Amino acid sequence: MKPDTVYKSALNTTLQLLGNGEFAAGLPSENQLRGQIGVSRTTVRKVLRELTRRGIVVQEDGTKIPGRPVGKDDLYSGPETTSRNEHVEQQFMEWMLRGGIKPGTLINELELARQFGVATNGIREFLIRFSRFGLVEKKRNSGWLFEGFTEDFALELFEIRVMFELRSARLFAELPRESPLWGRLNALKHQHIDLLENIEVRYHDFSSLDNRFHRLVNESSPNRFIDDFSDIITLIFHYHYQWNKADEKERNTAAIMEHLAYIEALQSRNRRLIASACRKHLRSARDTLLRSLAK
Amino acid sequence: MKPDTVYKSALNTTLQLLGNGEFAAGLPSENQLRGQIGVSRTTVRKVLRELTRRGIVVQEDGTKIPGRPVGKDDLYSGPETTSRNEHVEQQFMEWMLRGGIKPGTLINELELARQFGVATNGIREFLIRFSRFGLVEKKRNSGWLFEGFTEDFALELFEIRVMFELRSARLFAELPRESPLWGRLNALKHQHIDLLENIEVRYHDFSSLDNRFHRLVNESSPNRFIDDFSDIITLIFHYHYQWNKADEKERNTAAIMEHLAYIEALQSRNRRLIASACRKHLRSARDTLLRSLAK
DNA sequence: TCATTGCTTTGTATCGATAAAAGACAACGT
DNA sequence: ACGTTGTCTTTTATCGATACAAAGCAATGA
Repeated sequence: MKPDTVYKSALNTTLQLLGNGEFAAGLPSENQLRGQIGVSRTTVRKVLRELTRRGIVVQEDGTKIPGRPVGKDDLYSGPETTSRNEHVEQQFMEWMLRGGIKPGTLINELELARQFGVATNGIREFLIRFSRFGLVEKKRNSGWLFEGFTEDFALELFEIRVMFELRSARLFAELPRESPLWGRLNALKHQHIDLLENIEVRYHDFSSLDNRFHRLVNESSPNRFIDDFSDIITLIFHYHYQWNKADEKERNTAAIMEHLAYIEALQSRNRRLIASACRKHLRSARDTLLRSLAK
Repeated sequence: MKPDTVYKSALNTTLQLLGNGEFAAGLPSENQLRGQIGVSRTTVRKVLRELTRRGIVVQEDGTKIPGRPVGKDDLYSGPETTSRNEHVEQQFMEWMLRGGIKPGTLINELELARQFGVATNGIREFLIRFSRFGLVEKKRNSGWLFEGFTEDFALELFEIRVMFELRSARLFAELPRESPLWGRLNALKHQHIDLLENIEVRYHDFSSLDNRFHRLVNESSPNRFIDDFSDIITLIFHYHYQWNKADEKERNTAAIMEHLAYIEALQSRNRRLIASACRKHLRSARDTLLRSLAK
């Protein structure tokens, strides 16, 4: 009843390590391998048994060494290695964003369960988890309401985002000179500059850089509630970037410039400058999002 | 498999309405009753069938009228009328607060399921829902970690609370004179004064007043993320009040005075005064909470 | 025509079972 | 003594089944 996705992805990981030639001199002990791939020894043993059966690993007087080379066919495919939860999340986001679901729609657990090929339980657990993003809401003694990704949602989201970011930016500027975060900020600055130089081909790398930058600012003074909120931002932007490709290069170029101004403001440690650069960037991020919703 | 708690609590509600003499002239239609008690007609019919069987309602040429008087024994008991979810929540809070569970403890779904008399599924769903409060966290491919109600938790909570409350208070002061919220604020002010006069006997009514006051301030300009956060505050204070009874009267008296100062500041519409009264009140609320944690 | 009640279909809340994975214990060799 | 592997026990992830409740449809009567 429980799928063996953990085992399958562990096997894939092991094959990759073998392919990299890491174990040419012989395989490590079960426990060491366990640590490397982050699963239990039970699973490691299962993987090793299977690899031995396939001849990819062979036993030679007491120790295990690599056997025949690894082929493409030895790997398990994507869907086989993702758990039900991840599966449901992807399918749900797809359903929500591409399905043109209108705000106010009632969500039917049974229907989604059939559509996604899981038990209703799985849908329910996902929705409970997902409800913290504020896009769906449980109706008492009844189903779920899809509240939708509306303009109001975006405005409320950004109101909070501005508050949190201004707070973190202010605290960042107060960090002592010797804080390692300054070094990391500078490294990020150079990554921005590099990206800007190759913007023609690498413009979609911005998404990840954006995420790392804003999380770094928050690290100045961690707060679990702000971190939780950042997860919402990350989710929204992750799927929004996939969905809205119009003018991506131009938008990202502008955003990089804003980030650079913001970074320099942080480095100046001038509160006024920081607040203004931060506000300016967030305002244009908000407007971009709103514009893509209006369509 | 699904318990009939909805039916049982609907039956209790109907008995209460009957007891109040509301239906002395004859019962309303199924649909009207449905609206009054907030369940489906299916459930209403089930209730009526049972009440008729017991002779509490009798059929008289076409219409239904009250029959024999309602006795104590006709009511279903508390546990029979609460859903699994509510049950689990109460038991979990009890387990957490009175059980002296240390931060860092691993939570065992199976054990809790046995202890609370539900299927593991129920525990899991509860924990997923509860995790948004930041007190428990899921470990990948393994159990749940109880993070605990620590000093850090309280400090981080209050940092956000201050930000949100200052924002809402500022917006409250900007409401137009004719906003109905001013009237409601004034009504709450008088409730505070009344409570203060009878503080000796009614001091534990403050908890609910406190909650209503802070929610009113937030209503000045609703934001779903702030509302979500308020749920955390409510939960924490709800259980904290039950748990820490020391000096309750004194603490509440002081808090009422602070509220009154805060309300008057709002009514003055003076930003400085508002910010200072708000800060002062939240600082003492935070200190009270911290002091009770230290013990 | 529309509210009322009777009946049917659909959907939700909950349980129990089971395979997979994690974790604990035992035995062994060095 | 301790790291290694072999074996057993506990816990988690997931499914399917089922009683209860909601929602839809039909018939009836004022």
